[in-house]
Amino acid sequence: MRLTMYTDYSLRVLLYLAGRKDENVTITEIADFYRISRNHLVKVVHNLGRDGYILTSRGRHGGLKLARPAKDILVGELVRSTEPDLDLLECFNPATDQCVISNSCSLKAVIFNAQAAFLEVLDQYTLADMAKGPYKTISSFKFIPVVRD
Amino acid sequence: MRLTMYTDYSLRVLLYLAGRKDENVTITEIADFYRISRNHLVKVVHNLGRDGYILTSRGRHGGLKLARPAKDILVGELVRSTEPDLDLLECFNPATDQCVISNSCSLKAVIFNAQAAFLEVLDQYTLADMAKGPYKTISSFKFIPVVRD
DNA sequence: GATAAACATACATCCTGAATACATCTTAAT
DNA sequence: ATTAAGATGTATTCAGGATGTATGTTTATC
Repeated sequence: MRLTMYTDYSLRVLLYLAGRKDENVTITEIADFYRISRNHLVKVVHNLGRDGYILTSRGRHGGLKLARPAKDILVGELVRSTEPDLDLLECFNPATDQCVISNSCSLKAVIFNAQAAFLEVLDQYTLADMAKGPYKTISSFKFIPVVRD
Repeated sequence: MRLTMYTDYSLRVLLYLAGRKDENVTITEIADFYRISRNHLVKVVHNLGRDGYILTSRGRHGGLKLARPAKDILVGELVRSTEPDLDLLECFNPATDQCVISNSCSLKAVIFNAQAAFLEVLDQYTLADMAKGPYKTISSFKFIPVVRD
């Protein structure tokens, strides 16, 4: 259970841009700052542009900037759009599901509910929140009721 | 973001055993029932035994049974012990973390909090709950506050 | 309009780890 | 002894993520 580096790098790029309001920043600068593969970042940036998170401009003095205010970008939203596969179990995807009990199995609903909880926590935070600085405390969590038939 | 088949199969094995109280069930029977690789199940079963979830007995009339009552086994507990890697981001593991901003980054705390939410939802359900039959409704979710410095 | 600096895009390759298979043990009932 | 079970270690396959390379295309500037 892990997120891909695509998602990790996507978040870092947006975080970096959020700290440089409206400036054009180059891929090279970001790659140098984080000391990560520029080649990999190129693709990350490409996808962020395609998905409407950033504006890219070519040519001299080109680069990247946020397409939307940082306070309007939810972390959960980004994770949903960058993670290539959110199917925690094979039965999540009807096209590939081969489990013989998936019709009568509670597991799908429960794991799905847990995933929804995961994403909804992420939806409570915006990019602007992230850019402000580190959080200190991890709160405890409450029960989420699920109704039986 | 996905769980391994190890975890999926582990849950299915326990689910199967929960439906056959105290009987000895063979690996072959379970593999045939789910139509999955017996070879793979062998290892799943081995780990479940090592981790104290099931009792195994060799020889004729050998097989598996639950080591504890189904109502005492939490889904979250099992997922924690079967998933080989719960490091959603590279910075979760200090030994491998190479992120240059991990000290001052909010992301770790937020994603960690989301993961805690995920696991805590799973901890609300026991194997016995799962064995009863399918759940119907997925409820909505509530905000989890995180405190800033 | 030439040049340089940027992103766009298509492939190609490497590498890890999950999934699976196989072979050989050990144990226990008959 | 024989047989039916799990125990265990090793090997192989395979998908997909991570990364690299090469060549476009665009745009500011001189």
